[in-house]
Amino acid sequence: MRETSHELGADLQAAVARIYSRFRSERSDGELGDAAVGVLIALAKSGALTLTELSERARVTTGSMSQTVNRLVAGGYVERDRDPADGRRMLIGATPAGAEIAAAARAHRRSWLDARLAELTPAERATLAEASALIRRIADS
Amino acid sequence: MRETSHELGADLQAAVARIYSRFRSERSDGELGDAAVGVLIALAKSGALTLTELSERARVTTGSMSQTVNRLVAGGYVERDRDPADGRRMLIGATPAGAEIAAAARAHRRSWLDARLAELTPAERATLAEASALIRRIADS
DNA sequence: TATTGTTATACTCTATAACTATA
DNA sequence: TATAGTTATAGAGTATAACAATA
Repeated sequence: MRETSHELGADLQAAVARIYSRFRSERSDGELGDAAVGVLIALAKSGALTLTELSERARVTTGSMSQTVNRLVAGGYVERDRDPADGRRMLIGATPAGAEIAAAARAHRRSWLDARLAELTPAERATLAEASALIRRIADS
Repeated sequence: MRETSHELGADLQAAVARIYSRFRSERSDGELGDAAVGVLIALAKSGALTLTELSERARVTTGSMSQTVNRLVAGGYVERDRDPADGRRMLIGATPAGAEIAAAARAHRRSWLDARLAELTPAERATLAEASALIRRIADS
């Protein structure tokens, strides 16, 4: 198949939208939503981050992120601390409860997907691994 | 590379989340949101659909879809007509204005992605084409 | 002045539950 | 009774604009 579809953009977008919708419907009905769990996962990976850093990673405005952090603080999942080196900055860090939620959410979110991937052939999994890297590259370009 | 990453599930999910977030930030700020445009695109592909069909395709409840259709009706983008064959069913169809929005939204949503895909090698595009089909299969399984 | 962050307001999207109408 | 759809209510997520504090 040397000739790839001229509809690749449409196909890829449709596939992404479809599986993303599936992720949403498969997710556990915990007390926290997508954006809030995304913050906890970012903090688990990188340690404490400023509000601006969090908003850039999620590609939302600082106003939006500040409100997501408000919800997390209210639930006791993160703490805000003023940066001693720059009084304008707030460092947002996960509490033990928040770190626990992040680990559990990552495991649960992937259980459905991992089961599906196990049904594929090794070659198919290799294709998806290469595609994941390509998609990341495109998304971050 | 016979050994694919044991983190494939995490990698794939992260890649999908990342590009989906990018789609969102690249989308035009039209008057209609994602769900509403999704309905118009479904109607453009399939013609008039019932509320239940629309809600199943979007994987949302009929209550949610009814409200999305309300917004589309208010804007003049779709019409509700009672199914003559079954008085319980409503057939939702796009108006000319709705069909126009669907076509424009599809083209615009893809313009950023198509530009990125054009920068890839043919082999990379082939990988993404195969991966798209695999992702669709997983999402619909 | 520029940067960082917060809040008020408003909108989209979604779910649940109670409801009506038709089969 | 079962199916199809609507509405009321509530909550997450987001954006914009106005604002305060710090650099």
